[in-house]
Amino acid sequence: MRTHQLVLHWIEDQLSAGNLAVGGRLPAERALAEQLKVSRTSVREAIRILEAMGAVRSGVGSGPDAGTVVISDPTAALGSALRLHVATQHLPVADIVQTRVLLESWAAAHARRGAPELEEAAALLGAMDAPEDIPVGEFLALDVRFHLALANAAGNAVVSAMMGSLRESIQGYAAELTSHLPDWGTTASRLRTEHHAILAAVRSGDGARAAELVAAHIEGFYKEAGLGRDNPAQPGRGD
Amino acid sequence: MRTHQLVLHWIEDQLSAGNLAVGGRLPAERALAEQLKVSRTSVREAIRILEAMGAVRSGVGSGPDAGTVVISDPTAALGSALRLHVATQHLPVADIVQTRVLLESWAAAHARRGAPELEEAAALLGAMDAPEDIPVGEFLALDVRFHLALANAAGNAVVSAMMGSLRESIQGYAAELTSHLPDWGTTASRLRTEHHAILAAVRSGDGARAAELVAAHIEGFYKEAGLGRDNPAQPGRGD
DNA sequence: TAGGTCATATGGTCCAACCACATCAACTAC
DNA sequence: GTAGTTGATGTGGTTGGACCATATGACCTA
Repeated sequence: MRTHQLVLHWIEDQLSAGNLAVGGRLPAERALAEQLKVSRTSVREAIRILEAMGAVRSGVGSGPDAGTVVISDPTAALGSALRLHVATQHLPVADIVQTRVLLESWAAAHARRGAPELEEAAALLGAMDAPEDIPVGEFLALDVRFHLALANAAGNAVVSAMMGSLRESIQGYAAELTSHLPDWGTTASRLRTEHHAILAAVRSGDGARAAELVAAHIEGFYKEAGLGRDNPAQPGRGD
Repeated sequence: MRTHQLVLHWIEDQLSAGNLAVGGRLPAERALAEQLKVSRTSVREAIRILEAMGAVRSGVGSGPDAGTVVISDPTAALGSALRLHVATQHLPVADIVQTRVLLESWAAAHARRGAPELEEAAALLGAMDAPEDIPVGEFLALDVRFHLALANAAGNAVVSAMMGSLRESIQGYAAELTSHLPDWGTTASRLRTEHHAILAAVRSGDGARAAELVAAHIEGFYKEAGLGRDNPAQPGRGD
């Protein structure tokens, strides 16, 4: 067993045993190294891995933001991992989109009608509607938050994390796609209308219709933008 | 920007640009450190992160297995990340199971009838049937492979990777659950029957029925074993 | 020709030192 | 007494160098 894995297991055991919880602090690197009888280098390698997985956050200096504290950001971990494997071209973008459709339509179908996240989603739609000449980047940022809020309304943390990571992993790709659109204004207008229809379906408790609308919404965007035009990925069935 | 992130970005850029592909080799740690004008420590931290994400594999010595070569194992990355966050108790096991049901029933519904993976799945069922007193551990290992083969038959790499990682993240949990079963022999027999029914439905092209059977299969197992008995997670709807 | 031996290159580990940063306590000037 | 300055302390961030374990291949030697 390599040394940094020993440290990794020790920390994971502390988490599982409850000796370490979100918000808690790891011992200082030097102290932990001495405690586990390993070098500080190995401790740091383990911490870096945990950091990449969204399990800890490190800060220099003193005070509340300093030291290595336990957090829990599964989306970050999944997102960077997916992005990396998309870069190796072993995860086709079309498969990412297809999976996103699958997860998001499920979430729309199972969103709880009274979920507070739906209020947030409505507010986001309002922000997207108000100014007519909202910048593209800002529109897309609000769009991301709307879709995440919708997913969160289903109350499944794993689905939410996976959805966010899928979105994150192809964020750069999606941004480039928008530049290929023939007429952004028309597209944005259509997206707005579809958003309202989706939210209305969810709020009326018509899960099946909400799922259909979400699937059509996502697939329509990527189809219009030309998914796979200059990418080895083949368009998926998406259903 | 921290030094190891610089290395990380450099490598990711090489992957995206196609200068580095699966099977290719990274420069030696010392050479890469000199090339990027950073310390070997920082290079190693970056490589460790990539290793944890299933993007590279490192080996000592000389020859084909030595050095740092690019691989692509998204399942490893997602699996360890999920396992870690399950340990922090921010991802309820019930949500994991629910998500697995969601993905796996989709895969069953969309499996291609002529997919070669179905032949593999059939062979695995044969192995599970043959000896009457197959050890529990071996049965479960075959079970894992059967479900993965089924998922692969749908042809979506992302769904396959996520399914595998979900399974992996709660492997320890599932293993413990089996020990809570009142009568393993009866359960195993039922699982066998259900497996055959699932595969038959897929092969006959009845995707909807296959999806239903898979959902009932997974939910039934966890329900029988007592999901959430001594866990903060609440049983999910699973549909 | 067969066998052993050494050079070489790889990653794995450790150590010691230094830097950058943020807080807090002690001190000083007013 | 208060306000500002200064230094001590503890944190992660980075570096260079040293040494080890391993695996291969070239080179000797019997």
